[in-house]
Amino acid sequence: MWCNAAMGRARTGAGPRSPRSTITDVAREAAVSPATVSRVLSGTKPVSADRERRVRAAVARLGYRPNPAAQGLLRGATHTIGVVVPDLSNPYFAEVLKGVTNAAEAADFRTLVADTGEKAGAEHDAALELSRWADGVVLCSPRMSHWELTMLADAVARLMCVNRLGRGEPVPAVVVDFESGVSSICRHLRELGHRRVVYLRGPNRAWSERARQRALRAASAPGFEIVQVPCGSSSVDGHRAADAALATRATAVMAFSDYVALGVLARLDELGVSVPGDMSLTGFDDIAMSSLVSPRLTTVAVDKQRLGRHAWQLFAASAADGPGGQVVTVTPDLIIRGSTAGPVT
Amino acid sequence: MWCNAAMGRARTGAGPRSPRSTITDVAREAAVSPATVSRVLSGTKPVSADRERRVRAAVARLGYRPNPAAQGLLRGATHTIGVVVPDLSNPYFAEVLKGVTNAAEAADFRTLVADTGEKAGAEHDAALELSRWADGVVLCSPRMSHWELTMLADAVARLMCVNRLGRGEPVPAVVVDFESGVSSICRHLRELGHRRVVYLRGPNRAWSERARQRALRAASAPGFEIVQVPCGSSSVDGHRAADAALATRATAVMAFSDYVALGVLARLDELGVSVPGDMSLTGFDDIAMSSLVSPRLTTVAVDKQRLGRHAWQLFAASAADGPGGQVVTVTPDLIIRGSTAGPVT
DNA sequence: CTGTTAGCGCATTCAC
DNA sequence: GTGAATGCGCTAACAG
Repeated sequence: MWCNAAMGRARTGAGPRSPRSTITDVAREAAVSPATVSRVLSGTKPVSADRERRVRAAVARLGYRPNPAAQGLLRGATHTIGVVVPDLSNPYFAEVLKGVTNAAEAADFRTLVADTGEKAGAEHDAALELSRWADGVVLCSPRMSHWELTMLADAVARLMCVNRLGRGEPVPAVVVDFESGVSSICRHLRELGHRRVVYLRGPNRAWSERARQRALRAASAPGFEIVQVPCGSSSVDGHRAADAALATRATAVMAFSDYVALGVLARLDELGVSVPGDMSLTGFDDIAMSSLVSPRLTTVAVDKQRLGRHAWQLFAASAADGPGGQVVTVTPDLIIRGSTAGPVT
Repeated sequence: MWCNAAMGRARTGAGPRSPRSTITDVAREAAVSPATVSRVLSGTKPVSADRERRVRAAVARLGYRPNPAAQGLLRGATHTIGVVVPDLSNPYFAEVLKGVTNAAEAADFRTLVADTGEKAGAEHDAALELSRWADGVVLCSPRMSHWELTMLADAVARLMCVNRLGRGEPVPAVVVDFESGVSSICRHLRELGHRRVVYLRGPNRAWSERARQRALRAASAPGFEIVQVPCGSSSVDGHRAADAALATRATAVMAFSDYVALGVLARLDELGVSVPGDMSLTGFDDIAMSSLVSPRLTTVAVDKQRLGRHAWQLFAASAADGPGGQVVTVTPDLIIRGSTAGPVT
């Protein structure tokens, strides 16, 4: 439905503020040299009060703002950080991105974003592409192979990961302590009396999934059986996998994440399965929605924006070829809410 | 909690792929002139098969990729589009951003994002800042004043709005037909027999809120009373405003958006108010969560990613100082689900 | 303090 | 076809 709002784009206002004025224009306008203009703007070298005033006036009059591409070319840095996420629709990644963006903004950096649509194969190229522009690249929960990550670390100077640890490659990373989180959930469920629970698996290629597996293996015991069902990372996946979970005759469902758990909850509701009456349910991450649904979700709280901020700090710390692969571990807290209870016996 | 993953960042792999090679390096390596390298890469002018092979080999060997800042400087365009959103935590904006990003990516454009944290005062500067880098800027639901928008349109060559129409300024925009959507909801509620409903207001400065007000005024009639309560645009706002809504003794709550409605729903649940038994509830936008909660939300479906794609198209169409302020209107569809029913009498 | 010079990496003229 | 020269806008060296 196209309408035309008439009126060709006419400059409305007063200023003959041309599309883009250069430093030379300003210099001419202020009757000084370009270098002086640059000095005034950057404040690096002292300039006489008189000239400074003229320059500032000219800058204001022309609406001049330096061309960052030119500055970047000269400095060899663009003041830009890139972020690669698997899926912006996932509130988890949206929050991490927000964390990076806010931190970057505070440091006068721009944020470039790429959404790979959960396609592991696209991550490597997206990161490489962003790295051309950006001074550094943050990889959020990359699903790429170990080998690809190694290649990438080789090609991208300042690469950071969120929720992904390499094996050998010293890529700075901020990771959630998934093992601790999953252990807490298992302990909670076991203490409630559950003896057989089902775990809905996340993406196989996600490092965080492998970390969860380790915790699951450790928690699994004769009196506490954990069966697994493939699922995915979105609420749609959870919705789909709920039936299979039910079929396992477990008394509790541990979802890969809150986002997944919400899908499960919806499906259980459709099926008339009461939570936590007939079935307990847990998530992971504590996204905003989890405390808005009924029953509120028992989960493990991760400060997602904080992950983004940490990633930024790793970037900042990596300046000047810093100390190399630092790892920040964030320990999440179990939040017991209404979606878990003892099993019916 | 800082650990150190040891091992300084050592180049792992084979390639002596230096941090960054220039076109000159490639030229030297291939024993040709920089111009030839450029021609091979851009494919603009024919090059002898032999030289082409040598150049490609050198490019691969050095892992050369042209510096976009330099290209941008030369071409006067950066192949980058900027997006300003009020809040990335809001699933609505995350989706719009995703729409822009995906469309941009397909056209080999990067996406720069700025989150203004719902601070109307920050929008103007954020957009201006992004415009230095980007070839165009998309403003999502800007809350800025008319005057600021006018200024901005004057300063930013290719400015697009989502969900905001100016008055005079011919800023290309893609907008949801809020009046139609709100009318549908009102009609639905009236047909169910509601005679007194409460509307939870969004941000006063949002254009979409003013559009809703127009529809509300039109729908209001002797037999259909609409009272209003200030609220906001987030689920937290909705949660907070629910009590006031209840106090109006209306039989239905129309929330500004789904995101708000989810907060309301949570609060009503806490209060033991049954939906739709004791109170009907409607949203706007149809975000993913709305069909996952119980009861599923009656709302008006907007294709958010499509808004982003349209914004991209407006950008693409604005090339070469196109036809000026185009307006695309997207008409949303009423989706009747479980959160609405007739009032108890 | 200030102006002039040079060059960041690249694509695009020109000559050959 | 190809290479040498020019300049995008800016700042860091240099002179003065």
